[in-house]
Amino acid sequence: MKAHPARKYASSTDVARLAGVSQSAVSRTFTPGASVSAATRAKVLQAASALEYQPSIIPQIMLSGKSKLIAVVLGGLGNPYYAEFLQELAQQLEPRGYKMIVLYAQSDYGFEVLAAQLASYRVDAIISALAVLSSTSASELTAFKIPIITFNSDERSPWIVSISANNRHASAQMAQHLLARGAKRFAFLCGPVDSPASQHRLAGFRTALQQAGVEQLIVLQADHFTYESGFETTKQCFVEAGKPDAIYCANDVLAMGAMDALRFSLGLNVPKDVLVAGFDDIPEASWLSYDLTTITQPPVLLVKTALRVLEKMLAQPGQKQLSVTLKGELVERSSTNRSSSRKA
Amino acid sequence: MKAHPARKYASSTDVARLAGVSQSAVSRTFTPGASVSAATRAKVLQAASALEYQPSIIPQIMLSGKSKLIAVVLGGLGNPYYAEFLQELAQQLEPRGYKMIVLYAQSDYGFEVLAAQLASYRVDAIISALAVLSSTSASELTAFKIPIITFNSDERSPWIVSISANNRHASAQMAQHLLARGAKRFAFLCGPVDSPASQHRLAGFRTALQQAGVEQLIVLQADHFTYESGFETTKQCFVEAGKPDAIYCANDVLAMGAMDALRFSLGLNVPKDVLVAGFDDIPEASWLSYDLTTITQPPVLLVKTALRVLEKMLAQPGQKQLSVTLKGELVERSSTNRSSSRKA
DNA sequence: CGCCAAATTGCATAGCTATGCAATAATGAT
DNA sequence: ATCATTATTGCATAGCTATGCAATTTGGCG
Repeated sequence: MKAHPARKYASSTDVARLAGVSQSAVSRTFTPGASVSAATRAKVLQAASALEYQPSIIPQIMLSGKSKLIAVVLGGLGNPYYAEFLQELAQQLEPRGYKMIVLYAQSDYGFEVLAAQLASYRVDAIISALAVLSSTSASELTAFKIPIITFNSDERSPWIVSISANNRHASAQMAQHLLARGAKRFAFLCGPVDSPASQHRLAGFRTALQQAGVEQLIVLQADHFTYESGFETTKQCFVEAGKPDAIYCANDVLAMGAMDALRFSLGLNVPKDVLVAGFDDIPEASWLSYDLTTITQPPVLLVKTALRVLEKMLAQPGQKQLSVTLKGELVERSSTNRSSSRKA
Repeated sequence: MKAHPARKYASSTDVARLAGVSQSAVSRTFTPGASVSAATRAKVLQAASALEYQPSIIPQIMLSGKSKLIAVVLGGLGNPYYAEFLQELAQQLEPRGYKMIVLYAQSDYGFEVLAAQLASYRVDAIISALAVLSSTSASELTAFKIPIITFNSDERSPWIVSISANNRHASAQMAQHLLARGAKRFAFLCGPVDSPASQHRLAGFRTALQQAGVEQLIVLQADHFTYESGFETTKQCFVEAGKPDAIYCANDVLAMGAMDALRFSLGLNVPKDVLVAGFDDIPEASWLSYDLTTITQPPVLLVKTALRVLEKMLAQPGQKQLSVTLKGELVERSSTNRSSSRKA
């Protein structure tokens, strides 16, 4: 018993031979707008169909230097927001003829080799959704002069553009919201220390509280942006933190961990005993068992903005682009509303 | 003000010129195991570094026919299991030197053009995580003779291998578990009609119930594998379905929707009034507000199996491979345990 | 039928790397 | 010092498509 021979794609020359025309004719048949007579076109199409010919994009990449590939680097720390983002990105990239190469980077260890690999595929751009992108990593990525788009990062260069949520302003809004809901003792549940997003959210929250005359703010420190980390941190630190009556969390997954720690480990009621809020508005935030007040950052808008910037960068390589700040909006749900009874 | 010139990668010839050696020498320096003297190597590396040379993989693809690219097709219906799966896939593919091209397919509309695009990038294989893959789509994909791996699909051909959970057996176990927990009136919350996974789970569940002497099984029909669909279906059909006291759902997201409908719309208690179970064991299933009994299907194992099969397919193209069934295990949590008090 | 413009077709080439083969250099043995 | 052996190097080429340019055909029209 013999295995089939390895798959061998038919080339345009093969098709040309079968159709009795030149290779150019084949190429033109598959190039929109090129000059081919109807008769030739028909012969070519028939031969192509018989050989199951599919033009390769590879030689084009070699000639043009454009691969139509975008690398997407994810952190994969289990934040569902990434999944939404990725899907939206795919949908908006598709009509523009781009394909995504998706990579996961644990931390930013090994970025040098990562950048090299991406360069070897000649990707047209890199979109990084990492929560943390160190300066050294950024400079490694920038060495090949590939346009890079990051989120909530502080890095800037002609090759790196950052798109950020309006973390400070939205967090200030959240402070006011919690104050209006009668909170007195505030806590902020922070993500990893080196996450700029987390820092900015804390800063905005703290400043707004101070302006309202609240000096005391307890900062809890979670190690990762995960449910488990939110749960454990809250469970272990809530009491010694002085039992705050409102916890604002650096993102939604943390908030959900915090909520469950309050409910099932500390025996408290949300929102009756403690108000809880998050950031991101992941789908799970609207699940009724959590029904979490949070800051929404629509992936559609985020991706649309990212691609607008990206197109500029591709059109004018090396030209310095302005960083962009998106407006986030507060979504009020029952996790911060003592009087509301849940309805459906 | 002038924009920088468009990025132009240095070629091996450029490096060779600068280093005063032949292009071959450059290539050999970057080819492990090739014959280069230490002196030449040093000169090349220095020149390469000066020019920021990174060998392109594109000409290799052209010569070898292998792109080291794997296409991953996702359904993107908001099932968090996909995210886990994708991440695990990335991690196991990385050390083997493969990169992933990720695509989302809404339904299986437009598969023909999708297959063509993937073929034009000369992807080495396609991994489809679509819940639904129609026969026509499959045959379109198979036209280019690219190895395809699907999950929970009934399609078979030398180019398509399916990896399935042991849906029937696991569902039978679930039936026994629910019986043991004292359930009397059973319901199954079905996913989209054309999903084989959903059908098999229903079949296994029903058969096991019948063998235990339970003839009555209410089947609820959700339109999509989503929280919202699970919620709405349960809300609208629970009463007229005769108020079952146990609902087994085709997957976890459906189950969570069902739970919240029972709790917040119908005012019932889970597990006191109704037992609820799901399938997949997504991370959210262990979040304490749900704490859902389910069938686990570790992504690590799933991906490991998929890649083992894939390697065989790549080694022996066109050789018929056996489909694989994985064992799923029941994870018991409090959503089916009336007596347990939640602890943390 | 003849001529000009327009459409179509074919030829030749660029783009970049890995590798077989032949040529050259280095090494080691005697 | 001479020769045999091994290591290194360079040359030339395959792999496939899009496209500028020149050559050819077609079509229109007087």
